[in-house]
Amino acid sequence: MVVRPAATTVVKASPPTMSDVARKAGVSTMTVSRALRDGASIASSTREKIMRAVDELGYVLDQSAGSLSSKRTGFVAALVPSLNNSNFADTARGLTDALQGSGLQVLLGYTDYLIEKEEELIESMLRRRPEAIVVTGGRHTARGRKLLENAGIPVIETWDLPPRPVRHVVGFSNAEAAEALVRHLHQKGYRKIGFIGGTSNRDTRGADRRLGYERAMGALGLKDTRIISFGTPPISMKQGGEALTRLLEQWPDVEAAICVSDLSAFGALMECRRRNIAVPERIAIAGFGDFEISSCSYPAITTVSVNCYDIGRRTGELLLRAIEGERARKPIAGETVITDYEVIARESA
Amino acid sequence: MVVRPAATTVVKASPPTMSDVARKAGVSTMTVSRALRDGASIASSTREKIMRAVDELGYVLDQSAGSLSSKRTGFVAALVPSLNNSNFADTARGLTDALQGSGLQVLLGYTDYLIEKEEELIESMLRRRPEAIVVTGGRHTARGRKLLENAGIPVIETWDLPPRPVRHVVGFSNAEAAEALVRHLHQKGYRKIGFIGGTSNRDTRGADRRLGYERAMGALGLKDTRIISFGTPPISMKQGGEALTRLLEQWPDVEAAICVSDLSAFGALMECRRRNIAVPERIAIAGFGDFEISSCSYPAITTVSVNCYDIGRRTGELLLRAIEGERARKPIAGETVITDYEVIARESA
DNA sequence: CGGACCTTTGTTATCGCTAACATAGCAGGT
DNA sequence: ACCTGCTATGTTAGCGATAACAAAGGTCCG
Repeated sequence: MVVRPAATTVVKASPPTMSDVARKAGVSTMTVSRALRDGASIASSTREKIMRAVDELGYVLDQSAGSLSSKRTGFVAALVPSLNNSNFADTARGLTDALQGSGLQVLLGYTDYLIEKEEELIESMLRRRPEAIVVTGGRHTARGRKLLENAGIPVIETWDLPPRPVRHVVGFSNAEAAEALVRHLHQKGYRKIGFIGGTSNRDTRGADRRLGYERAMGALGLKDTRIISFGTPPISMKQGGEALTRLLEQWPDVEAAICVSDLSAFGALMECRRRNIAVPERIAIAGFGDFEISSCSYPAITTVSVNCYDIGRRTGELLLRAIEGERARKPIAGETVITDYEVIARESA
Repeated sequence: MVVRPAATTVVKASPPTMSDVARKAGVSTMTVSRALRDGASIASSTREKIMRAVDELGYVLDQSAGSLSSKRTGFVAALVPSLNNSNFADTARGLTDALQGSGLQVLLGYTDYLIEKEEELIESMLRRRPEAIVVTGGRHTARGRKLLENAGIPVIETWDLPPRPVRHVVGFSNAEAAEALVRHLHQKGYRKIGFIGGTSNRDTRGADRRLGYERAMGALGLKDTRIISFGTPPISMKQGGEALTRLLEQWPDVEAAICVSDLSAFGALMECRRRNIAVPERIAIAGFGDFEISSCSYPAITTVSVNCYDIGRRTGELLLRAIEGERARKPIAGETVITDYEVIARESA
């Protein structure tokens, strides 16, 4: 066994801790802790001394230790169906932006449009003790819902207007938005309007849009609905193209197609170009979501803009207030923020 | 002061802890801890008893406390330039998928293509004590690089082949991939080939692709390079369209345009359709990244497929081995995994 | 010049869990 | 009956930070 001289630098395997910094700077750990946060009362000379020690040691604060003690993890959990080619990436971005500078960090999870996977994720997220949790949609498994209700933290459901919200909501009615789109087409003179969407109800928002389509058609006295269900949600561009082919085969008289998303609308549009079907003369095409592709494609695609980024941003703002309320032990009341949507008429319909 | 009867249920403000479960099940906290992990030796009758107590109390394990004690946070930090409309969303997805079932969770951060923001994020991520960190690209600020080097955890740089890697690498040479694309166009008979990209070097991979374009042109004896730099990276569809207009104005004789990404290529293509410029007869267009849009648009866009998802998946696999190595105190040697790319010839070039 | 009051720093006691070791109980071989 | 070796559980001591309180030293005022 080697005898080590007392006050000498010893090789440390593990990264430096706050005590190491404190010893080096000749202060207590509490003073180091204060120096590393702002707002604490500390002499500037002491702070400088500590910062020097921090730099020399390459010390990095260990938040997991800090949050155990302070009971603030600085996490916010957010569950989205997917981030690939989807509106939710914009929402996640808006949420992240809104939380900039608040010291909160977003923990993202993908549910793949499955509420069973959502349930699993809710549980694993709660183990991280987030200070709030954001979910997409208002449909959950029974146990998922219970977990949310008992989590003891603010819960925000987004992208929908659930009939019985867990607590807070930031969203809009997908059904109403689809209705508005149907009315727009009707106003433009289209009567034989079809709908293209995925096969299952896995994508709740897609199902709501189809519902809105059916409702609006009924309200306008157009009782012949023409619905093509094709592909597992989220329905891709390519699937949108195939669905259009089927729509035309099944109802050759169809005058317009509403697609569950802009991506499938784009696929449908390209299929038309490929087959030399004039859009909107022979068939009009409309999408949903106002993806960049819709404004940029030729012809540009008529769609419903839903302010994805804004949903995220406003979720973040609500969440900050809600967390503030929890911290001050004055929980805020459940709020429902309804975001705008807007039919954007372009060349395709 | 109210005297509370001893063994009676008392209203608890804070969520139940492991001790509460232990008391209820009549065991020690250690036994509860073991019951909640798999692989530990525990009698099934005891486990059931504990699980019942867990359910009744609605107990959720507190991982932040656990990781302080076990020194395993179960986090992996991943920094990507952006997730919106980008290849990186696929990479993030591949990474997440590869980590499924390993108990590791991805902590995502957006750098906005800025190495200064990356530096900031590296620091805030390290505070969470991730078990590994994944970054995009090989260019970092001096301090960012130092933080990575001293982090004491596996570091993986992706999407590039840095000349002097920090440790592990999973990527490909963007320059070479662009060269391959130039050669493809050359082989098809195109000689007056232009390049469309963003203005700054902010997007390192974009800059590399331009470099590859220049190198390949030189090697083929085509010394007249035609480069349009327009828009802050990442360059959008719309900007791709505008850039194409400029390209045609500045060099009316241009025969083909290579775009820094498929998104700008698509914008360029749509601009052509809008202006009735035949693609590829009058001008050929090629992109980069093999986004879904390229295979689906009409005409379909010639591009370089770079296996984005695979980069993420293989990063995840390497990372699991690296973390295993750290845990067993046998760090693995630095590895460089070179992923494939492939020129995909379609209709536009 | 003494006390009120502020600023700056230190002390102590957790936070909720798990590693490491200790121990009890039991089976099986001799 | 004794020892070996296993499984199932408990005990003790932290992990690295922060909350809450305590205390030291200075300023200011009547």
